[in-house]
Amino acid sequence: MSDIIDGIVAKVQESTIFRSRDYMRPEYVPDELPHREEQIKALGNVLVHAVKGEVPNNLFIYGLTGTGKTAVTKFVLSNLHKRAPDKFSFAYVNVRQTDTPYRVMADVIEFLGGKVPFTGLSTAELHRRLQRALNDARKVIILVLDEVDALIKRHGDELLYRLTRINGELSGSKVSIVGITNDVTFVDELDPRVKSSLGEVEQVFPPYNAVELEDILKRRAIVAFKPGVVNEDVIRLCAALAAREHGDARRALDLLRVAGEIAERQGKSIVTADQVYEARTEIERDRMHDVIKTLPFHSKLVLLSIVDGSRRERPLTTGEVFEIYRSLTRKLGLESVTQRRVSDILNELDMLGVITASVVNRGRYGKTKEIKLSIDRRSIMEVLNEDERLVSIWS
DNA sequence: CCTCCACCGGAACTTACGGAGT
DNA sequence: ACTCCGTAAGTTCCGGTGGAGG
Repeated sequence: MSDIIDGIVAKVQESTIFRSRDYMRPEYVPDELPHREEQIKALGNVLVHAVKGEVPNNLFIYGLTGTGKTAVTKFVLSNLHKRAPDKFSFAYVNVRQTDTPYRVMADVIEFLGGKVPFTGLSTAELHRRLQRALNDARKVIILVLDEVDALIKRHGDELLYRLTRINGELSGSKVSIVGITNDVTFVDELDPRVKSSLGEVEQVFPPYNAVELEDILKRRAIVAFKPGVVNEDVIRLCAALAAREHGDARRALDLLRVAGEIAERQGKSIVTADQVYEARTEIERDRMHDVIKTLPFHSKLVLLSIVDGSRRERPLTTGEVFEIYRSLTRKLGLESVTQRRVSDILNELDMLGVITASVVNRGRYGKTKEIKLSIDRRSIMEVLNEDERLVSIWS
């Protein structure tokens, strides 16, 4: 039995493709960040003050996804921290994953070594504990809030406002905030007081161009892949594909890594353009698979309704989707949600890229959404069939 | 030019739940 | 034992709206 495992382990160890796959993973922060020298310098200039135990200005960082915002911030902070570990510390919170004020505060407290229940406390109580934890740290604390826009959109800027003012309530420590966002327009929605205090210094991260992406990939490929496995053309292709999507470096790295994995599975010894193209579709397919699989039950039902209804070539309307959805729930003997809710679910599915919904005015025939699937019907059904609650419909 | 359809979408409220504090 | 809290999902209520057809 264990010889099967032995075989698998051996296969991994004698990979013909990768020297060390870790260098290609998105969380990996390299020792050098090419083409971001200017940004490193700018962030460094602002944040150095922490090394002397002074509070740096609050900082605001804009840039599209995969332009190195997170990597540069972490890079600068951890390097500064190495120089003066006792003068300051920093907490990094990704606000997309922990997208409520409660969780954000909880995360920061945990970062400072405190313990806090998953739920149950009032936000006021949590705020008090946060203050205490910060105060007890007795140093400068830099708070990195990655993707703050997600928090503000859902819960307003109250937390941000309180955080920017928290220094007034602390005696032992000083806090400075680094806000990162990839939505440039969101700043306008902020309370002017928050805006002015958070935006003491601003830094823009422009997208990488194809040449820069190519250089980044090349440097990574050298350490991640075995010699001769990827050639320049393959790298150039990955760079070009990613450059087309607003110069997203993470995307470029993913493409190359997955292409490598595909080549490995196919038992090839080199990566070619074919694998890069396959990687592109595989990445998209995996993303969709996860998205659909983790959908709430009624969202799945709505999606199923759309799949069913889109059999006739002609975009569906909200009302039609709702009708089909109703008949499905009746067949299953379940309660159905309201049309209002279905309307929201449709918006959610649109955001996730599963469908395209556009509002149309049909004059006398009202205003509605026209709904179309944006991905293949079969692949949706494959995922939906994994949910056993839906099985009884096919009869 | 006005009407009125078939929804859109904001906002406040409800319910069930897991958990804390006292 | 009892009260209070935040979250997630959903409901109720309701004002808004672009343009085809009269």
